[in-house]
Amino acid sequence: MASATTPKRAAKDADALTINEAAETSGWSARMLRYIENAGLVEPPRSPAGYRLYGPGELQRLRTLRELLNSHDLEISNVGFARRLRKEPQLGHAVNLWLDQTPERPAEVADADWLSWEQRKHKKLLEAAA
Amino acid sequence: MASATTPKRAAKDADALTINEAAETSGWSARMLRYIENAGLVEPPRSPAGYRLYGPGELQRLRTLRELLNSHDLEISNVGFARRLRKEPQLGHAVNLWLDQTPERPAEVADADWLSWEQRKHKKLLEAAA
DNA sequence: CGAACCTTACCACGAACGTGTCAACCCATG
DNA sequence: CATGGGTTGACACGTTCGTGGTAAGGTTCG
Repeated sequence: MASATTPKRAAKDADALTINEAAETSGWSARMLRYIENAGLVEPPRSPAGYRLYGPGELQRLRTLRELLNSHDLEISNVGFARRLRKEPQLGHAVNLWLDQTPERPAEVADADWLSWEQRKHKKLLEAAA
Repeated sequence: MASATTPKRAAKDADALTINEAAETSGWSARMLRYIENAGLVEPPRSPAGYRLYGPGELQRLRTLRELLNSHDLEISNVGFARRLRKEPQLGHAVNLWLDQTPERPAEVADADWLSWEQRKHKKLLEAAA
């Protein structure tokens, strides 16, 4: 009763697609899926033989990634960098400090207390580190 | 008693250097200073004739920018992007949401409570926006 | 006025990014 | 075991980034 309807790849991981299937349903090319993977953005688990297994979570992230990129004007490497900023707190911290040092050109300050918030973060961090 | 010791550019803005002078004292080439400017990282005011005027503040930021870049492994465009993340809260927010959606690979979680902190930020933001 | 310096606008050029494609080799399954 | 698909690695190609250079034209000032 194990092998029946599904021709390829029987009930192995239930809803896990291989790279080409994931490519079709996500809109990215297989090539891009591999590229996105080594950019660290979507890293699917592997089957024992080394096949990439895209589950619902991965597929979701692939779709939202696409939206994210073309709704704002981003590139994959940008998201990769944003990720790096989060994984390396010291980096994010250093960058934010430098940016704080730059007098904001009196443009339209949208969300008033955002900046001051970010800045308080540094103070806290410094005190904690000292 | 106005014109005396200083040969070029008399006591105009006191301590404001022209681009080549700034280049020498900052270590960047004049070309790069222009590049950095239209990357939005250091934008010196202009004389009425359109000459860039680098004051102590700009010079400081140019030096620290250099340190920032080669201490961590950054490029100018990266800092430019970080800047964009701050100036466009909606963008920064969208990116952070997407990253939150990515299950952090159980690597070495350095500063334990950093991530959770960043995530609380979103919650607060969402609640505030709702 | 003329020399020295600034400005913008290009051309160049190697490195990296975003993609495609092809080769060589491993897996799964009828 | 043969065929279809997966895997990595490499070549290719158009773009953008980081730099340098050079040309054409304003400024400053001796």
